[in-house]
Amino acid sequence: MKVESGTLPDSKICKVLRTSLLDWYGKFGRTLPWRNLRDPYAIWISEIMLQQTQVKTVLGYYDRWLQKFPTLKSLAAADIQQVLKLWEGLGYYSRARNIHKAAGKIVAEYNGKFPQEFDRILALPGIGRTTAGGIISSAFNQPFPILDGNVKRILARLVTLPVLLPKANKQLWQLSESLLDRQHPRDFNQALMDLGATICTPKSPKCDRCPWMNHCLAYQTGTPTSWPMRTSSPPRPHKIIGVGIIWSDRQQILIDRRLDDGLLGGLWEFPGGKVEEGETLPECIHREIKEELDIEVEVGSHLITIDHAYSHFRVTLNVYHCHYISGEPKPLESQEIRWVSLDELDELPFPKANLKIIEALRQENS
DNA sequence: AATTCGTGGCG
DNA sequence: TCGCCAAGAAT
Repeated sequence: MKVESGTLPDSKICKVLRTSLLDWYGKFGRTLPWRNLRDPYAIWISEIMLQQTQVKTVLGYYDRWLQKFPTLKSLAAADIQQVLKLWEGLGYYSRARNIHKAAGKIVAEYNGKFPQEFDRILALPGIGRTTAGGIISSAFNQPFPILDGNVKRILARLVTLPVLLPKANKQLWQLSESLLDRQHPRDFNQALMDLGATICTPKSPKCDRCPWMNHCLAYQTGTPTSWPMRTSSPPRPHKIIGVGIIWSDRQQILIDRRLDDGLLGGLWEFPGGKVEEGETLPECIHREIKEELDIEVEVGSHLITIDHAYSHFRVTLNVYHCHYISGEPKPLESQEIRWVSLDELDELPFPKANLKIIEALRQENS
């Protein structure tokens, strides 16, 4: 039989694929904390944490979250700072802000009961088509497809999809939907993701253990990792940043809370900014602190230098101690400022790179 | 439609 | 050391 690249096998083969995948899942599927749950709230939290984040990373956060916020109402009643503290280090902090917003919406509009209709789930902040499909199939066993990174890779390989990834989404959704086992949507979707995470991996797929080996066109080419087809990403710019630890006479430190929108939104940080052309680091820090807080400081000794990579740029943080001189500090470019002791830093959410600064402060202080 | 959003692990 | 990429969504 001749098989065309980019198209699904006939319905008979599709049935074989469903059966073999579900059979494989029964034997080799992963045991995960959220897998046997049916509480849509708990499943929702897992789906959001797992966006662009590996299972291994999520495991450390998930149980802690459910312990702190066991119910949707407890979450809705919580302070956003408390929520962000629990999310600290997990990244993509808009996820945490959206979870909190969505919880408030569910309480206000649905009396605290998580909605069971696809369109209502999709309308919640932070939930797109894939997450909505994951929640509704997992919690309610309703037949909606998913299309995460795993499924894109599996399906693109299965049919050797001859389209670059950003443009292939429409076809991939169609493939995921037509392949879905409508009698077992929950297990089928979970099985797809397990297959992608453990067998059909990005770099060295274990094709000899794949239930779909005999039907996979990419396997037959001998170079399955050629799919999905991607465009190379542009190089990430590197920014040099000056950061000030502003000490008061009472051994307190001045910190600011970032605006809710944008990078690291809502988190606390030590003030600072980008070094300009022909400027020394102390000059940069002095200028940035004047611009951001409208105060005068004296820049002192170097504390630590930290290299950190974000998703689309890299930074080097050059951190210096500073001594507060004069002026009433104002949150000119942040939403809040606060003088805190070293111990009080632990109660507030900081970005990962700033946690390294705090660690250095502790070592120097002890 | 193309960007912007964190962090960790891996080859 | 560096680029890739992970249970994507919002704008």
